[in-house]
Amino acid sequence: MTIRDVASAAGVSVATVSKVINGRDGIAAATSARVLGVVDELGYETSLIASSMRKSRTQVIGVFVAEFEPFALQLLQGVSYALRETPYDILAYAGSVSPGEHAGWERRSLSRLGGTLVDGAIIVTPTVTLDATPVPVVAIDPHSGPTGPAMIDTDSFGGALTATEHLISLGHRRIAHLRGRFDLASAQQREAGYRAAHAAAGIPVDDSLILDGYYRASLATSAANQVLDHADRPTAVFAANDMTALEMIRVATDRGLSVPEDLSVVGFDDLPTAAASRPRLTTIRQPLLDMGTSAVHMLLGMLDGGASEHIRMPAELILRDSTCPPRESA
Amino acid sequence: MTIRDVASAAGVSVATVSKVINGRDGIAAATSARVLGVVDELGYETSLIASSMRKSRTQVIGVFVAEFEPFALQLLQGVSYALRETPYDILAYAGSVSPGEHAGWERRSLSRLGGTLVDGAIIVTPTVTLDATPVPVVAIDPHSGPTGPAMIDTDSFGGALTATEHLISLGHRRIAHLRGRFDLASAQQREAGYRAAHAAAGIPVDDSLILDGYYRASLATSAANQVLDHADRPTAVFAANDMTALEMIRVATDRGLSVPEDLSVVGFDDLPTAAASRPRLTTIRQPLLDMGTSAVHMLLGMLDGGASEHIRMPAELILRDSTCPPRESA
DNA sequence: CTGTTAGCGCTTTCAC
DNA sequence: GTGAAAGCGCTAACAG
Repeated sequence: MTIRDVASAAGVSVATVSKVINGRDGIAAATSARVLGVVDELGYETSLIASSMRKSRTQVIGVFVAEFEPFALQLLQGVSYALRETPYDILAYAGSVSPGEHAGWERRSLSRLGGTLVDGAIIVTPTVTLDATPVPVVAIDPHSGPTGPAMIDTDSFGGALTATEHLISLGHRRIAHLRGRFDLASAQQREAGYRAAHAAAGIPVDDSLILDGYYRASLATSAANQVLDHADRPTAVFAANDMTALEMIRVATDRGLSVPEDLSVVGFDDLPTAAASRPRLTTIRQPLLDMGTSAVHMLLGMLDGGASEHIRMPAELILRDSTCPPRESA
Repeated sequence: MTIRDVASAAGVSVATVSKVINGRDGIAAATSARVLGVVDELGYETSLIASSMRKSRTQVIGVFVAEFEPFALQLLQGVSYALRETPYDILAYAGSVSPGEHAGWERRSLSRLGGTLVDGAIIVTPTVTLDATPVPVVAIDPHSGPTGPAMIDTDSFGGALTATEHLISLGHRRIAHLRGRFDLASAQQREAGYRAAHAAAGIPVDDSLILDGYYRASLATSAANQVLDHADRPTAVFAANDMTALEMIRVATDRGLSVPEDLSVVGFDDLPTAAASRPRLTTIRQPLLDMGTSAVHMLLGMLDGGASEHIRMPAELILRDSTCPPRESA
């Protein structure tokens, strides 16, 4: 079912069909009607692929992610919501990453789909700087190096500061930190916030309490165990995101510890699961849906010739049930 | 940055570059190495679009949805998980639907991307029967008419039966039903289960208590109000999915009613938000992640020449806090 | 072993 | 008003 089938069925040339479909003028009303009739009858839809090779605008926005996990999915939901009333389609793409070439997946996706298939792209947690992209790009929660101006992130430093202060104000003195993905700015800012809170309270930071969770539950298991195996076990942990916070709780609970009585835990993100877990997770909320819609608005603006900007969203402490004063301070 | 840039930089023809990139043999080791060097240096990535027009296999699986909402997103997460260790990329696509042409969006997506860009597709809640698809397709929670054999759904009838029996066993006699999208088989089966539970208990069904929620919160608001405005107000409601159950609770709460004391509510799906809401929603659990991974396995099997099948997942009652015995039965 | 050629489905000059 | 032809970036015969 190609444009040629339609052309021959309507007794015209493919060029004419193309013009009719794209609403170009210079076509007799009768011809146009006839072609449209055939299109309808045959259920023909122009191939996005083929047309994208000739046209510059496709009316498709790309969302590139490393993987469809809860964090990216929340953003995607926000993007989808913002694009509902626009004529844009959404194409979300997760390129499989061969082991070893994790870094730079977004450049690969962009080269493979950008320039032709999508008019603009939103990239979630890019790992490298994209220079000279084929289409406008806005980055969400980007890597740590120099980045293009179009980006959206959260006040990770402030959020981490608040989270840690909360734990300190509860009376905790030995607080572990499950660090995030080293290559992302957000992870570094959260560690900095954690350290700043300690400094402000005059509590020395024990570096052996800072462990890598990489923002992923499966990679945080070992760090979670190390926290609990520590000779001088901490009474609280600030995890750099909810997934690793939840993993920390799971590991602790499996060992017969109770959260928050034996161990207070605070996360970061406020994913839907944070409020659904038992105990409900105290966390720092990032407005992920808003970040998705903001990214869309910025991108649409850029597509319209507007300037790119850096938007930083506020982070807010959501008090729930996974923190309490430490036992020994009673 | 095209294959021609690479070719001229390496001093060979584009055909040679193509062969090197695709690992075809019949290329001198030296040439191959030189080309690969240039590719690496230039950061060239072959355009998925262009190559998909010539190749039959693209190593991309498409997931077509009407919109990226929580239900589809859970499935997508399952799909992504199942595809992690495979060489397949995932392309999730939501075509914008002009008002009035909602039905058949999946046919449009499939024509626009299928056959060339994706090797196979998973379609979430398709609205029409797809015959003669260009690539293998598996449908999740399909429409009500005759459907292809490759599909995955949940035991909606059994789940609805269980949900309604739960309400009846609590002592409820006037139970409203917020029906789902009429065109989907699941919605009809849930209504049937609701009716069957009444029949089994010898309770007549009051048809004025069956209202349309269309599976969407925004479309269920009016039905939720009607439930509460009913002259003989029901003491419980079984909503066909979680989103509308949550909307029912919101509307009731806004009116000063308390759930479950004044109104018991049970949903269907068990989305992450179901456990996160206050009160936590009692609901029928559909294993959405599993459904996503099962769809992948079935599709991969079909791509391998395997047969398509119909998999029906079990539905399970998850007791939480949004149901209790009715006031008057105390 | 390598290059030339054709063509995937479509849109776009440019003739007629 | 309409069609023929070129070409988007790439791959697959087929020559050389």
